Amino acid sequence: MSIQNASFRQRVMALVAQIPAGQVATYGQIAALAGSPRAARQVGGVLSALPPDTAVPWQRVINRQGSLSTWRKGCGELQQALLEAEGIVFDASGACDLSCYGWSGPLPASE
DNA sequence: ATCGTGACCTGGA
DNA sequence: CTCCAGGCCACGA
Repeated sequence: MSIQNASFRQRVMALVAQIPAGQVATYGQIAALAGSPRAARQVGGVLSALPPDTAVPWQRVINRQGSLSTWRKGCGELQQALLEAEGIVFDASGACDLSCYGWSGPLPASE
């Protein structure tokens, strides 16, 4: 049984769970890794459906601008706090450098 | 099967 | 630089 058999939602959660600390991925990146580069929207929907006690590091998933899209009550502050705790630095605009913290993917050598 | 929705992305003015 | 509009995909009812 592999994640490829699971629903798009399961794949997204699995991919996000593979993001190492100190790195961040974009919705489009996760969507592409999940198999649908155009389903970035759905990725956000999946994270929005995650429970408050989820083991998925949804905080490492941000938008294309490198900034947080989490508008949810407290989640925005929480997300940035968690990312900064991992060593990620945010710009004055509240955005981080994707070219520096951008995730490369679930490592092809692990396949 | 259809309809509506969404933590998006891209392009144009 | 900012603002507006469209398109795309997956999921629930």
